[in-house]
Amino acid sequence: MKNITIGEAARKSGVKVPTIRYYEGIGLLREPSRSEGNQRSYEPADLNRLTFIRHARELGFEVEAIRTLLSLQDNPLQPCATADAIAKARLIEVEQRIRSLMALKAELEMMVEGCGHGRVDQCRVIEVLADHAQCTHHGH
Amino acid sequence: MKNITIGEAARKSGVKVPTIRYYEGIGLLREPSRSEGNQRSYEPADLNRLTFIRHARELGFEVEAIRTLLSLQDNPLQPCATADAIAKARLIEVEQRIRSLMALKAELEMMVEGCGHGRVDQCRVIEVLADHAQCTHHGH
DNA sequence: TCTTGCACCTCTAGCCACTAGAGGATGTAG
DNA sequence: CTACATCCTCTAGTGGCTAGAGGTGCAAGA
Repeated sequence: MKNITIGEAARKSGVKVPTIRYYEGIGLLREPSRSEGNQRSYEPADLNRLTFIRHARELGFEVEAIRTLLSLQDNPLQPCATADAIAKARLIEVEQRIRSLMALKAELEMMVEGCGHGRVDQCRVIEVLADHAQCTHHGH
Repeated sequence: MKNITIGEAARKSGVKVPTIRYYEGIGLLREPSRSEGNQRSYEPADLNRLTFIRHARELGFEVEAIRTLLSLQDNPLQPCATADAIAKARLIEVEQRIRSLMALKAELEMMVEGCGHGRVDQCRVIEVLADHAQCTHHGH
């Protein structure tokens, strides 16, 4: 067997050791077999699953979404509409977040550029925060 | 006096009632005076402070940063370098976040476009997640 | 064989910024 | 005087981990 320890699994997957145990605890990862000394022993399939999870987390999918995606991966003959819907929903979220952050960026730039490095009572940063009416972005 | 209840303060500031109490608990907002029946009674200055906080939170400043910004606002004769630094740091964070989200967006678009709405075993969404090597964005 | 020292184990508690809910008091309109 | 919204305090929960205490397992060097 080429089973590996949790530390090795962490190194190879890029998921930290306590996080792996956490994923096991919430049922994202199956309980691995144990060595005689009660230490977790992972198979290559577990490593793939961990890498899948890490990648999905990096893409910002929530754990519940990942749970669904993993169960789809386990049943490859099902239609992929659900996976598609999850990815599309995430895409829309990301697009909205980008738009919102662009507005924040514009407002922050205005604050920072307007700051003459004088005293607080003339500071554009504080001023804009105190008086919302001054900000160009009225969406919020 | 034109003091107002917590509910009115919530309506006027856009900060929810429990959140106002939370801000008081962590010391962002001073403890207001109380009515005979022990109910909080806010002055206009408190409302300004609440609005300041809300606006800063919307811009993504952390509570600790807001604490500093508020103390600067309370001491208007100080130099505003600290306020400027906080805003600049937040701007850099926002810019990084935008860049990262753009990369995610590209990857998600690739996944979604590649999905032929067939079965999971041919699904690009699952495939890309399972095999990180397939993704164009190798930064993560 | 012994010891050193790292990696592993379980368990609990903490992080951030709230949010929810229980269980009770107050304030106001009809 | 009653109904009902709003207020009060307190505790616990959210998500996705992370940190630390206190103990065990294991491989390599003396």
